[in-house]
Amino acid sequence: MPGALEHKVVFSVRWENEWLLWVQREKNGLFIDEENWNEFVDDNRLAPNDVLIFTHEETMYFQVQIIKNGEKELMEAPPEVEPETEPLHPKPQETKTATASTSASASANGGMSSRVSQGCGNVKSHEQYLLNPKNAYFVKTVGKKNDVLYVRQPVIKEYGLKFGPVDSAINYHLPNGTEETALNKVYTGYPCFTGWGAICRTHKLQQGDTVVCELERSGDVVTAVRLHFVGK
DNA sequence: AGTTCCACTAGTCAGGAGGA
DNA sequence: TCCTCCTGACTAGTGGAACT
Repeated sequence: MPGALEHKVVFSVRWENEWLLWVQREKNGLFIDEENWNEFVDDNRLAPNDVLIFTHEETMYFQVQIIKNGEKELMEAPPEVEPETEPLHPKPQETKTATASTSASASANGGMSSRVSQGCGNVKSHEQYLLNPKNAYFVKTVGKKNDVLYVRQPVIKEYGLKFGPVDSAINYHLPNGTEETALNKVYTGYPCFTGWGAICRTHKLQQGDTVVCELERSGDVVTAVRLHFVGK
């Protein structure tokens, strides 16, 4: 089914809730990333020995039957967990109780929240810093030595990022409204931006500080990094 | 089927070289 | 002397093979 499952897929269950899950391609096929899939698992209280039947109904749309313990099909939303019971994968409250009309969009946001963080914390909490929530971003924890700002492979794959040629210019947009110009580099095969060390010094960033790096693009090519200093 | 070991990959950091 | 660039070593994580 070439093209039928690219980018995103809607999973619809018997009680008409829907989940929009983002699909990525690799050489062996398509996959849904762990965070997206965990959200679906949590929302439906899936457990070992549950059986799922996926029926492809139309382009990018699956009907999902959930058979608890392989015995009895779930025809309505699973009961909420007891208050003292921790979900397998904690997530924001709003998608748990979303109605059929809102859950797809809520889960779509959940899908977008599958963004990759570099080394810390609550992804949702970092999104609040973004100037444009649709922008690609990653979270950088300031390390011992900060000469260049690396962009990790998962981030690149997640957003399909492209970079300008080596030594082409890139801008840092700083929280105080100023800009710093830097260069695109590739060290040991990994894209990175120079000038990071100077920014860390100028703004007195210390080891362990967190910076949300919002990537601004022209097409898919990263042209600027907007920095949001979060602190520790 | 489960566990352990090993190889490979990706990411971080130390340190040397060179320029201002 | 300080700062930046760049390389290479080290480490952690992951997947597959081998073993029990």
